[in-house]
Amino acid sequence: MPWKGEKDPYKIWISEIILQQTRVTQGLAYYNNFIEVFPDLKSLAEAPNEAVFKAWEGLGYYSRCKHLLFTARYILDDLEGKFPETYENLLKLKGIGPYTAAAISSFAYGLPHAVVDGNVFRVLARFFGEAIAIDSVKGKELFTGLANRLLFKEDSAAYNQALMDFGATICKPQLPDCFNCVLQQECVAYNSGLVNELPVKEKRLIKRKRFFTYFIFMTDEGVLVRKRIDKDIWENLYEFYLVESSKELHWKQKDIKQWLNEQLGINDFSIIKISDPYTQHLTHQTLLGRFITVKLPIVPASLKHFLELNADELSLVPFPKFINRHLQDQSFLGGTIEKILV
DNA sequence: AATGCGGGGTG
DNA sequence: CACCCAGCATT
Repeated sequence: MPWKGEKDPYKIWISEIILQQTRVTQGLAYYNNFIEVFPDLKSLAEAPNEAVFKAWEGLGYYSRCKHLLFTARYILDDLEGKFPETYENLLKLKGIGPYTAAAISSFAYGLPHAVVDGNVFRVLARFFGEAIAIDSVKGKELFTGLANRLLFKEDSAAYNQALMDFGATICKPQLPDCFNCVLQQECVAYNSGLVNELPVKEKRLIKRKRFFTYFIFMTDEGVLVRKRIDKDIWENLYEFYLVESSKELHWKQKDIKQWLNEQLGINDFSIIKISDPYTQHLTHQTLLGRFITVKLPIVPASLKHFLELNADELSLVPFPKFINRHLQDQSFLGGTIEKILV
């Protein structure tokens, strides 16, 4: 991996933010592209918001990107472009918590701070047969203390890297490779048959369903979009005109006509297409929705606050996967939008 | 302490 | 389908 052995705190930082709750295999391509487009702190800090979010598009957890950009500008403007060099000062930065502060501390500066990520929780919980919940305050304290006592301080970078690699390749969440594990003899979980019971989590995930109908309003000039700014999923990403409902809606021609008339004052339109349903699973929600493409002769007053983007401009703004999947299906991107518009 | 934030891989 | 991933901010 390109970040292994890396000493540049900027690059370490980028890699660690990308890898938060994200598999190495998923984050790798984003990291390489990100470093190519924004090779140093200054280039990131001075980049336009949309360019940075575009580089993050599809990766998820977009607040990471927001905080990354905020922190880049903060370091450049208020810290004279100098990256903090202690755990405590790193921890003060937006988007950097205990894990990332420890990671940058050890990888970039060789400081004696143990990383405690999902891998470390799992390895320690199994090896010591510790059943305290890893998502409780007590559990986090216990494992963080344990990890720091175990830390090989003479080379914290190698130790931290090794423990995470071990968790990712041998002591995996499912089907761990205990047969080939060098710690098998001393592993409490293995010797008591509790490998599959550890680590313990106490919180259960509750998923709610949301129903989206997107109206893709097209004019001769382009497509109407807006930026999502609410404290909700996909903050800072773009979308079309959205109708959200508490249950699935089965739009008929009549319903569409009525909605456009009553809600938006639109009477002159033509319905191009009603898509098949799309679903997407997020951490706490399941999304179900359709896209209704509508051609308008003019932009109505009720939609004046939307941006009217042509195909080129459309490719520059970040969309959630849910929308991009449909755009791909429709070949909106890549120049064919003109055909649809004609 | 509890909640919510994406998207993808795995079994 | 359930679970998890080089976590964190917000309330």
